[in-house]
Amino acid sequence: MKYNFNALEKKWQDYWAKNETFKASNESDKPKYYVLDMFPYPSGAGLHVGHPLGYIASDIYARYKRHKGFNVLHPQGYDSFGLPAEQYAIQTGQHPAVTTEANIKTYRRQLDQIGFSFDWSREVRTSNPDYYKWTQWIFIQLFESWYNNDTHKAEHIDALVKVFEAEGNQNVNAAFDDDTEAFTADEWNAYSEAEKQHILLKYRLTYLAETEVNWCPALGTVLANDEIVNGVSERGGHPVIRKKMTQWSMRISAYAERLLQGLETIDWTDALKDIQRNWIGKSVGASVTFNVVSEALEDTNSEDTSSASVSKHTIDVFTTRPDTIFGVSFMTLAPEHELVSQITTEAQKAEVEAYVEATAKRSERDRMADVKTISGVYTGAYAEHPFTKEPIPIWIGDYVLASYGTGAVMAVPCGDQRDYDFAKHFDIPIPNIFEGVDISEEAFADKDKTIIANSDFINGMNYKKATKRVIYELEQIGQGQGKTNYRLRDAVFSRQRYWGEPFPVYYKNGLPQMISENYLPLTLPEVEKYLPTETGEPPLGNAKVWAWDTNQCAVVSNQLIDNETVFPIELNTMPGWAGSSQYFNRYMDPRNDKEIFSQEAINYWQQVDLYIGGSEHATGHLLYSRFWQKFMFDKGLVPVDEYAKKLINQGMILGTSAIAHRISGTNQYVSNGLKNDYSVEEIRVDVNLVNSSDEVDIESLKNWQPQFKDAEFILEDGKFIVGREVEKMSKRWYNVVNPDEICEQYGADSLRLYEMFLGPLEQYKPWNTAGITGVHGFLKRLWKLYYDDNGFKVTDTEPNKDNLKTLHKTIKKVEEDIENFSFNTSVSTFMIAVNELTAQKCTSRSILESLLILISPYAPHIAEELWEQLGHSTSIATASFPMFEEKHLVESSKNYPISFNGKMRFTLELPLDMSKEDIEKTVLAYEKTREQLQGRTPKKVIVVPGKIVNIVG
RNA sequence: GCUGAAGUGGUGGAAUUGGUAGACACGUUGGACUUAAAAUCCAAUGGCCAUUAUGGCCGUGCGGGUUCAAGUCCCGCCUUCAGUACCA
Repeated sequence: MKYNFNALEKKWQDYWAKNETFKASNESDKPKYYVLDMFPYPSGAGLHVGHPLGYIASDIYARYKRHKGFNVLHPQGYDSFGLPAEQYAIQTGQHPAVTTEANIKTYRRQLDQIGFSFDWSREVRTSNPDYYKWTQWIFIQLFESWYNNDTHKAEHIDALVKVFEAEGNQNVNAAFDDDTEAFTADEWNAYSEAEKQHILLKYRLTYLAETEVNWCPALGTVLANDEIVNGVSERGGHPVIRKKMTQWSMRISAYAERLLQGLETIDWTDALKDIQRNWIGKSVGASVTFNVVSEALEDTNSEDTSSASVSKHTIDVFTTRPDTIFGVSFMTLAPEHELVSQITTEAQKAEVEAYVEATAKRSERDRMADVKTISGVYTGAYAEHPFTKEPIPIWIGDYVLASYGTGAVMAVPCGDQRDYDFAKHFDIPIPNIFEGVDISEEAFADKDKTIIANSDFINGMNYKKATKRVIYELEQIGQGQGKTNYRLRDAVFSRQRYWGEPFPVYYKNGLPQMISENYLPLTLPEVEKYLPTETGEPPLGNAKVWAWDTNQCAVVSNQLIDNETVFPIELNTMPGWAGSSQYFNRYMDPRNDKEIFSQEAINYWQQVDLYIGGSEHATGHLLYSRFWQKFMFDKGLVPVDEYAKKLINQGMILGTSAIAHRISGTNQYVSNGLKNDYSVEEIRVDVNLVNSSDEVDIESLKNWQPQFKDAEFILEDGKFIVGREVEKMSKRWYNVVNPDEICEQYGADSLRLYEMFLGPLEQYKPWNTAGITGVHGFLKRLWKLYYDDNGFKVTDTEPNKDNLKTLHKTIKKVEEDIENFSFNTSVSTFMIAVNELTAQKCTSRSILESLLILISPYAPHIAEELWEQLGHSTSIATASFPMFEEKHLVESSKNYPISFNGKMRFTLELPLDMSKEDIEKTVLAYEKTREQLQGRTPKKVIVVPGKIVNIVG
């Protein structure tokens, strides 16, 4: 009987679906294990061979855990809101829901043919109303919460209102907007409802605020920082500009410290944790307040500055080096700093305004590309040093970023290279406050070697002591305190798109109101077109029925808006990461329409034990979802505040592009070996036209694209050879390999094995279809172990020693490999095992049964088929992983006594199959080596036939 | 610049705590089977030298070091990839 992989794979996929083999129960006597993949965005292009890599790895692990006796949850779903479907809708008028549905069908078919053990009964789609109902619900919970920095958790906004009513906001230690003004209880109680709501917005965990955002004109939407790469949009590569807009934001910055601390408790790769740490960007230092004394200077002589009356303006700066405060010789404000216009003197006004305008025009990208040019301008204003009361000139410069810290710095040119360069360039004095350090060439920034000098009360102190003392003294005069600053910004949550979750929000007198949870989901309305409206409103502005009737508690026509009972609804939708921030918990109880998930379900599954996905989500999904989880934890909805115990980032499978060389200005193509003789340009051709020797079939190339129809080809040795380039697998490089064809030609088991065999899971590696014959051949040889020309040949004979040795060393290796996620080496181990058992002519049932279980996570279809042939009536998925027994391995060596000087000293452990001659040689070799030991007694001697390899001890 | 990861045959990649470097596979070459092809099977395959069998030398990016023993540990470089980028 032949190994007919197409038929048997179909058979078992149908069997698994029909019998719901992989359906997970929310209760079990077995221990639980939750294996999760990052769910895919169902794009129109379908899957290529790179996509399933992580899914295959997680599937192997999930299947392995089932063999090990765990109740495994291994779900899958779709992140089905997103920009491509919307852009397709704009072009074609097709409703995104329709294209998304079609794409999902393709994805499902492609996933099914690979034989994953997903529990499809738990499928979720972020664009389904019964799913995004709960995304909206979490949004409301965030709106109803504020972050208490004293208790370090989110609390209900009503508790904050109670505090305000009793004692105002003076003693509240909350994460809130900096510009919030202080008020007393009496003031609060006297505020109108609208005023109160305005103030509460500054405390809520999701809030509406005018923020400077990254606006992408080409996409007509706002982008989060992580959606911008090198100053252009991640999707499409369009330019991005800064723009002020009223937007919903998420107060993720409140969780900065906990997001940082939480990394210590989870088993994620160091690389990924590092990316998140950098992104959060914690720095410890102090905030210092400088009083501006500009007006006084403008009208009087500079000698009077020390006694001049202090202006009402102050400038707060953040510094990580308070110890260098006596080295301050100027201050620099970001051009966008709000005080710039107020403190600039008449004399400097024109120059400053010109500079501010010039900077505003430069795009982020220009500013980034141009780091070396030093530019700035003097404001004419002075601030006063908090301790020496000396005047300090205030400059503006674009090396100071408005978006970090306070947008202002105290410049210490002797201790910071940027300040140093700025001072040199504008001829500002550079006082030296370091003992025994030469600063004539560059600044001295080595904290650890710092000894402070010329600095009043901190002279002779090191960095640590001086810092502590300066902060203390600043506190004494009320001009500063210790402060920790984070780079992490609040996340903008509004998108001017159609195909996303609607906000459960309507506006009453311009103030946002939540639609009660009882009326969720607020479903996405139909629109005639998916572009922004003529008045520049988001696409939802095109909806005819999109107003909230507070009497009916329902969506009604926006013609009826009367601002008394019928109100406009938010026109923005939520960003892509909204739906993906809660899906992992929803899988635990996905059909629950009463709660986001039941407490029984969440308490049973707790958290994801193993999460596999790409590291490109490090500063996006993987950060935002941790934030939501912590919030949910504060609300008592989830039992743990980190949702993924272990995370593995699978590497990308790259394409191997084929490059034909066209002679410039002609329609002649030259074979790769001859390209240096001409001036050529590189044209990428479809990799499917190229064979394993890089030779192109010219006839199919001519039929592939019209430009090749009449082309001439200059051959070498009668062949046309292309060059190769490894790059990202993408349609535009014509290097996409489709898994459908691989499954058709070699089978899903071959695909699964080969993807693992390609190399370590985490690594980036090129796809090369030619190599798949190796694993495919292995599967055929495996088949032959059970079948020969006469049919099934397994017998009940007792396994011999060699059989057992082969089996047990395979068990040991495969178990270790899976636990360490080195799936590539177990494929090799299988090959060796099958070769050995073939050579041993092993037909023993017990050996072959155990072998099948070992292989089944990797190649489940062939394993099921042979398992059935062995007489089992249930799926191999329920079989127990074979037990490893050491005894089958150790009997391979024997101890030989070694003696010299007539005395027996110790033994040599030698392989059993060593010949007498080799033993003699070995002992002789040992005697020789012994001389090098100079009398020491070795603990262990490592030998190979005829040789002492090494002596340990 | 900073942070992280990695450099091993023609290629993808193996090598427990330092212990036979190159497993396994692709590719290549030769052979068997076949009218032929495909498929399958067998053999060889790091480099150099020697060759009648045995062998010898060199080899894990570069230069040093520790050790009986280094791909692995230590010091100093080089290169590549990824993340980040005037973060005060």
